[in-house]
Amino acid sequence: MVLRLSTLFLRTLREDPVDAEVASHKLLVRAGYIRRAAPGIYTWLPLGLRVLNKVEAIVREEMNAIGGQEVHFPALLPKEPYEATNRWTEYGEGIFRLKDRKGADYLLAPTHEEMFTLLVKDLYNSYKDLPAYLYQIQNKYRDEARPRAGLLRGREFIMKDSYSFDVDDAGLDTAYAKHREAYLRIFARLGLEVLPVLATAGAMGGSRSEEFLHPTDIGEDTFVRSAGGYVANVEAVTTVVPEDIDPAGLPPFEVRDTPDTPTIDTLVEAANRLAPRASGAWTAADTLKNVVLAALLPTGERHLVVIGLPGDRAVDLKRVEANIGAHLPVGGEIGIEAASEEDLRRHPGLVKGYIGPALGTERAVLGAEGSTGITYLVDPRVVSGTSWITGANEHGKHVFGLVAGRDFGWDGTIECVEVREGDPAPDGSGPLETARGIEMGHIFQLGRKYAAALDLKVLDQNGKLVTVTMGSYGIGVTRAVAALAESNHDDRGLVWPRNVAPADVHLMVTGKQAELFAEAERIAAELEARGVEVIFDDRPKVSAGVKFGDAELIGVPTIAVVGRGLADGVVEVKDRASGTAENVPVADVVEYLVSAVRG
RNA sequence: CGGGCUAUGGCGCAGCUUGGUAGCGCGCCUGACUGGGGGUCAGGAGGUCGUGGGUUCGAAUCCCGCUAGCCCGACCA
Repeated sequence: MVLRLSTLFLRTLREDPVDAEVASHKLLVRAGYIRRAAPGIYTWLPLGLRVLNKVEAIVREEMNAIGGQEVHFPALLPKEPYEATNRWTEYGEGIFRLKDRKGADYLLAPTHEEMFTLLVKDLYNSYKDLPAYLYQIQNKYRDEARPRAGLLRGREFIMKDSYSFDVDDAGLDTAYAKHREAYLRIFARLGLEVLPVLATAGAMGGSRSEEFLHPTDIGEDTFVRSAGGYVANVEAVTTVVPEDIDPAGLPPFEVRDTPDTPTIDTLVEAANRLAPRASGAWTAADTLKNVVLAALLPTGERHLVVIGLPGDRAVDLKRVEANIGAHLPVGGEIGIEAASEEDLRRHPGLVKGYIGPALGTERAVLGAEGSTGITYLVDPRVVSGTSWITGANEHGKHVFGLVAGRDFGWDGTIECVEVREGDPAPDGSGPLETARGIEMGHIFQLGRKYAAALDLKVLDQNGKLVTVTMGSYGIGVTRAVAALAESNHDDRGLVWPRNVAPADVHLMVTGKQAELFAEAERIAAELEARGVEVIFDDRPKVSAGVKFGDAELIGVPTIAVVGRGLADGVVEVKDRASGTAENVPVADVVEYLVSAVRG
């Protein structure tokens, strides 16, 4: 295959597009791989499509290798399956909805769990049919509130999604392990560094979930790792819980006037001024901050949750959302947001800025008159016997020396605090550092959630109906192209790994003599005959500088230059990544390039 | 949804403060020169200045509304 630049549908840009922020987006547009069609929606040009196809081919091969069978669903779907699992509602504004001429509701699929489940239900009904691994490589549509960074977060994107169907948990474990291995092979072949990190299964249920994160500063996901090898998504990190302390001998609590101290900073300042401590200055870590949140239940109800945590820590709403399910057993997804003024008005016992547990009871009650209908959860660091400065439920007053378990109680503990650099890893492997990454893939054990909701059952060996257990496994294919561009570029342009480059060799002619073009034509034809994919810059009136610039921008791994060296019988062969160049005798150049490509 | 910014030819921008009928660079077309790092010269094509209204003799420019986009945050299998 030879792509001639004289006719290739391509226009490279000298300047960065103004709406692009990250390198991959700028370069993919500048080098003529993609064009923006609408916010978060991109058109693939010939070069981009070639890269995309190569990524897809690798994914396909590895999925087939573990017994995956490719299918293809429509992107345009009726709403009914999504109503059965409640996602027609749960997805909210996140999905593109439309109506047909009769007024029936349709959607552009944001994900296909329902359709896969129904397809298996449609065709299979015996344990003998299982396990089954089905996958597709297909467009997904999500009406993201804020698409960003080009291909990295689009509103239309391509995902490889697969689903495993098994009769029992052991089968699911096997399917999960196979997918995990396949994913590691896929990313290795793509030349994309990924870390499998522990993720929360969250409201999806299921016992196990890992994300494959590609570490990069422009990533949208924060994860933590320790020198000892612990890696986890921040939502999944667990706190190292201190030992309980025997409260015997601790002095009783004491209420003090602390005027104008509605924030932790002002409180710490006042505490050191009004009640200095012999053993050292009070710090924010000595205070117990009570943050009021509102949980949005699937029923539409709004339930208040107060979280007590050390004052030097901040609540991470994502972590709350991921872990709240255990404390509010309502089933379904629970949304979490900061409480509104209206929420506080409905609970006058909660005095803003001075909220604390009801004093002197071990029960989990809050506020001046004691709470009703509020769930009080605390950070795991708040163990029995710890002593705190916290709000006294009266404007301008705080209580000092309030001892957990002795003077106040709580409904439960929750992992909810923002993980900080330097916090200990839960497995004792050292202090955590935070890093950013792009989620390239996510695998999880769905269990029976969808099968139950859609009534997917098969007959087992005993002739009994059993609900099938499922796994779900995704790879962001278009996102992989963006991540590859992001991690493989320099200040001159893209530098594709060999396995995904749009071509094997970028052959160019510099000069105008007919012999140069004739020789380059010969080389191009021979390379084609040997199965090498060639981008051939045969443009007759383009200066050498432009050709070099375009070659480096486009980023094919090997660049061959037929030019002034030809008089000495050599062709220059450059390595795009290292920049090293070598003069190869004309007679050997085809063989040289073939082995470089297959190398 | 909150905060900030922007909207002028295919792309990147100036012009707006102080109203007078649109300009620059890149790209594109023609020709000549040049020919290993985005070269030079000459001549061209291409714009209802996001949109609706208002002020004015006259609006890209001033005023009001709307829409869209970008960035940060919230949100997001």
